[in-house]
Amino acid sequence: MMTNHVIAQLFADVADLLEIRGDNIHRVLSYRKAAENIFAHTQEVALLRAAGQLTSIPGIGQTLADKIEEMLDTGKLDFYERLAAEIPVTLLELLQVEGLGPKRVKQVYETLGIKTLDELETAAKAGQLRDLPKMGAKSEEKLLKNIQALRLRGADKRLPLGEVYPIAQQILAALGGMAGVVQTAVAGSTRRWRDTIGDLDLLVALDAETGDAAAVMDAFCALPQAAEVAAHGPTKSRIVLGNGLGVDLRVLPAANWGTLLAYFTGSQAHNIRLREIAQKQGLSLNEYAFTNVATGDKILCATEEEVYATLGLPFIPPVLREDRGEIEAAQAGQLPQLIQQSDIVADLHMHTTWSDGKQTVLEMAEAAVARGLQHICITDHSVSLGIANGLSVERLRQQAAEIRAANEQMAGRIHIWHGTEMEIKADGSLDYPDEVLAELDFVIASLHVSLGQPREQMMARLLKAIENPHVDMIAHPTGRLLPEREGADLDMERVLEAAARTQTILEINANPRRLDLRDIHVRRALELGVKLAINTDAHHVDQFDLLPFGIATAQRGWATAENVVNTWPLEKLREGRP
DNA sequence: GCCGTTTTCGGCCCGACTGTTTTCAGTCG
Repeated sequence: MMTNHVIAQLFADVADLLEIRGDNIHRVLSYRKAAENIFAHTQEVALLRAAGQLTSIPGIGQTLADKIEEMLDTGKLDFYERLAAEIPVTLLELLQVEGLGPKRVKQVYETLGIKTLDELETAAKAGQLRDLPKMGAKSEEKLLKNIQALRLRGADKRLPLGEVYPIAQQILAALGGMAGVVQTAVAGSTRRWRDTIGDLDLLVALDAETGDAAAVMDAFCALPQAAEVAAHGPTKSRIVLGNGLGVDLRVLPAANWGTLLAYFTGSQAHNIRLREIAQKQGLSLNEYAFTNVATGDKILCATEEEVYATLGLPFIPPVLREDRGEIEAAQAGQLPQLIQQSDIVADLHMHTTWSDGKQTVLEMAEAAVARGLQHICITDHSVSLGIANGLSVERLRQQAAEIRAANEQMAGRIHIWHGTEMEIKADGSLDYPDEVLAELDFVIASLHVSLGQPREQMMARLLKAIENPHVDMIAHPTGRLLPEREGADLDMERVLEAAARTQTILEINANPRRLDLRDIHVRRALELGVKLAINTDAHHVDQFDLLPFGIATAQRGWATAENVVNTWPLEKLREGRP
């Protein structure tokens, strides 16, 4: 199946093979950039091909468009096959070793005939690498250690955002209290609220008089969380935590804060675009300042707003900085009015002690009031999900009575809807009959079991639920669990089309283990006119506070308040119910 | 290999740190 994912991976492998071969670096980067853009593209390229629009994807010219067509038609790429015949593809796994790049891989292959990780490890242990040019005993030892780390943790393992965020706060708190530190911030993909994080980037701004960069660096490298110090310099250091997370710290004077923050928030692709714009104005841009190329004059920016203003752009929120059209939108004055947490008045997916939640209906309602919500929907699991104490029809009707009573008690403070999170069973049937669903205020259908079925079987299950007139919303559509479970193999374009046609709401589940729909599917859903919900799926009152992860995911998909039903007041949602 | 209000050729973002060197290549972000 030639999905975007498969095509992108093939182009990425071609880029690596070309780089090992020593091809022109810009040709290499073209393949790599194309891979990234295809991976992030909201539509399947197979559809674009049918419309003759492959070259509308940034970074895809005629040559790569032809190669994509070849892959779609034949299921393979002749260029890749020929490269693979020339260079062992097992060399690609060597690139996964930290500190081992294309030049060194080429070198050990050509001089020692090393093709695999095992052979590299054996050679390192035998002391065969230290005599190579620009190598020594120290590099050999480091390489050996990094090979073992790779075996232990696997390649480029990314951690869920929800796991990284508290770590960032903890480290910043430790550094923020030091003398001469005027500002700290998390940057990188964490600040852009990506769903998973490779490395954590942290920044510290120093007072020009009292700041002591060396002291901050020493403190950072001496943190108890640091399992290893990978680099320790005057402005930049890197530690590795026990869980394998790399943490980079940059320290600069406060006068450079704007350019520093912009630079390390990225994304890299967004930064390159900013630099190109600067160049056209006769400026160069780095993390320290703008420099007038002609005169050498510096323009310092203490805030990011000044950075964008210097480029003639409005401020672009970090969540949009992926080079996915935000620069063009900013230039045209058409950045979206992104949804904010303050727009949210409802949460439509949560559990109570009736199934696998930890609190009662009233406790959930009180916690929702405390967070400013105007209405909530109780959606406990349905009967077939025995492990979660799913409700029989009889218990569901008992729960209806309890919610009626709770509404009387909470009158004027919050409204409580009665709903369900109903299983879409493995055989494709729904867990409650239509006449029971008709008794409820709001019906969620969900996939939890048999997520590994073949695509057509999964699609049949999901489409049947979407087509059911009683089903209002599909929760966490793919069922993925970060970082380990991929989620069901779905044809998202068909899912989104069906949801748009039937006006079935699709959920952005705010739990950082899910963030499902993910950002690019949110974007495509909006293009197709699908209504979205952002829900916490809270099983405990504390989990209401996971909402910011869902908001950020919606923002990354360019969602505005109107796109999200949780911003709708009670009456509008009642009327808007399909 | 892509791309263009310096447009079909000749560019292509910029800097820190390490380990090996005696001025820099390789890697990374």
